[in-house]
Amino acid sequence: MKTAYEVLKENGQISREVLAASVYGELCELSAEVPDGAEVKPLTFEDEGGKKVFWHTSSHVLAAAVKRLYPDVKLTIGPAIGNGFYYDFDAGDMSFTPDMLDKIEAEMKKIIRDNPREERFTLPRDEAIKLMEERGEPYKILLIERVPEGEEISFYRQGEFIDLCAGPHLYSAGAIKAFKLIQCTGAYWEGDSKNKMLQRVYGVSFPEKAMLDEYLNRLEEAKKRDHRKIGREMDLFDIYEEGPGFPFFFPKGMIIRNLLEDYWRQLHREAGYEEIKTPIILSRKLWETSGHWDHYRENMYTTVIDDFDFAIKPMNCPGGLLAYKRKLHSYRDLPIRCGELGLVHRHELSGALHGLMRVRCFTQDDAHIFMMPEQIKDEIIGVYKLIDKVYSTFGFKYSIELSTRPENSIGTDEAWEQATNGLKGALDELGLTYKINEGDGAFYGPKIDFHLEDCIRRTWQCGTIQLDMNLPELFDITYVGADNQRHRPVMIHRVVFGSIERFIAILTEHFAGAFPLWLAPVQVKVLPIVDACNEYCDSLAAELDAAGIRIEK
RNA sequence: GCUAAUGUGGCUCAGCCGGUAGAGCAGUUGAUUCGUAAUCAACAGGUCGUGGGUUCGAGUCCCACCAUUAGCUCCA
Repeated sequence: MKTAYEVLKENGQISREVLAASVYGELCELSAEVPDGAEVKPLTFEDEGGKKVFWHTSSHVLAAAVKRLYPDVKLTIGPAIGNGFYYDFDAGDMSFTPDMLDKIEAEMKKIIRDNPREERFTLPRDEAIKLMEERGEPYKILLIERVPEGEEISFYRQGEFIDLCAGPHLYSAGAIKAFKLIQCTGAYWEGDSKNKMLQRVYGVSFPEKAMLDEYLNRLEEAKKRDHRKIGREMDLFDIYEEGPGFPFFFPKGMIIRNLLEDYWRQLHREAGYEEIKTPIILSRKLWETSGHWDHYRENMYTTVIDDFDFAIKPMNCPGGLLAYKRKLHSYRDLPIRCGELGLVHRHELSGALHGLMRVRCFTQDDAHIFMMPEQIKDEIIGVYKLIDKVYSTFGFKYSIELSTRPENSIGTDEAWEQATNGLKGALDELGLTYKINEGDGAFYGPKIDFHLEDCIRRTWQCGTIQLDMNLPELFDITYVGADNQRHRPVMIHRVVFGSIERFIAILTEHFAGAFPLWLAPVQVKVLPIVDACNEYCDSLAAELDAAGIRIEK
């Protein structure tokens, strides 16, 4: 057996840039032994796998530095992520603060200067646990206990530092030529808010100093197109202390907003939608029927009117269902596509608020489609095409996720299975790639989510298509079939923009405030150079204004 | 909600070890009409997030609350 390094060397594929290898598509380190004749590919920082290994080793350097400075801190996990790495520590009652990062960075530099090897070794379960007991790492013991029977339990030694880790890693830490600890923050153990909050340190690292500079530069540039900043500067919208999470839209922001709505209405008219408007406040009884009172209560604002409980709607669907029920429907009328630009209010946690991206009141470009079961696939395909058309119009890239039944949900297993398969079937027929999010669906049905990227590559959920076989049941809605009998329709909830507010935020960042002409609040600005031009400029402005051009003088 | 940081005129920020606020831009007025982001001058604008406390005295120190920012959780 040869190591990956030896194979690559024989093939003349080794250079200083090579960080790791891929063997039959599996990520492995250069020192790993590979089967004879195996196909070995070199990985550099340009490859996803190379980055991952690079950042993973960086996280070990971070952890080693923290252990040197704060020996009582307990190790948990420290993976590579999309743009860097982090390591979570249990620091007891101590909280990491930004000024500690400088000290940790300095210690990391020392470690990297020593260029320690990343040495892999494996241990049987009992010895592995013993080692971690000796080193006082209770979280690692927990992790060891979870390693399935028969699987190797591997460790990496880096100087005096030893960590339970599946790897792979760089040959040695000296390859890390530039790094920066970005921030420290709290993060829950296992990502569960019921668990203890750990101390997380985020960092990035690169094989060249210039790459770090470029990265930091990009972050600075991204800050400049933050929609909160541009929104204030361009006088589009803002949020005040008096209304946390409740945004104000100013005249120029309203121009964009109204144009988006005009565009939306036109598109939906063409796609066979009709439009309604349902009340913002509705009786508690309605929310009890829909299940929201039981499943969504903490997020709802409530009020009392004439001694009766009411709630401000967090979703439009119950109103939409009442509207459907106002009369008898024939199978000939289906599908009914009923849109509503509905203003909803949700009590989001204060720490979750984020400009227009995450607010406590927003307008969903909602629509409910009522149909016969055999129409499901075509309708979903139709909605997908609508969403794709809108996103392409603005030049957005998006990713798709399918979310399945959550724990706290209503409805029968059969209904959920049928609905989930309906969504899956449509996605597969469209030949789309998507990620499955187990247990992430709405409480009344599974959903397909569309995620758009913002300027610093955070993704935001915008469009969603949710198939619902539960609310039609709870509201006992029907249609009259060809057999003259009552049947239960199936319902789709869907949004394209998602929320007008969030969509405007993403547009603002996407275009850095330079909106396409048709959306620009000011399309033409008339600037007189000298007073002699004033009169002409006035008449020119009047002419443009009369032609429906949005001008400013 | 949790962890950390921040909160000074419309905006961006300065204000050292506590002695009672400063700049640039924006605004107003006047002058300038000069070729590609802000010419000159004057004026106006702040109970320093809120409420307590320490002190002879607090923007500066302490406490509580509110809001914001980053991340976690959650989500359109």
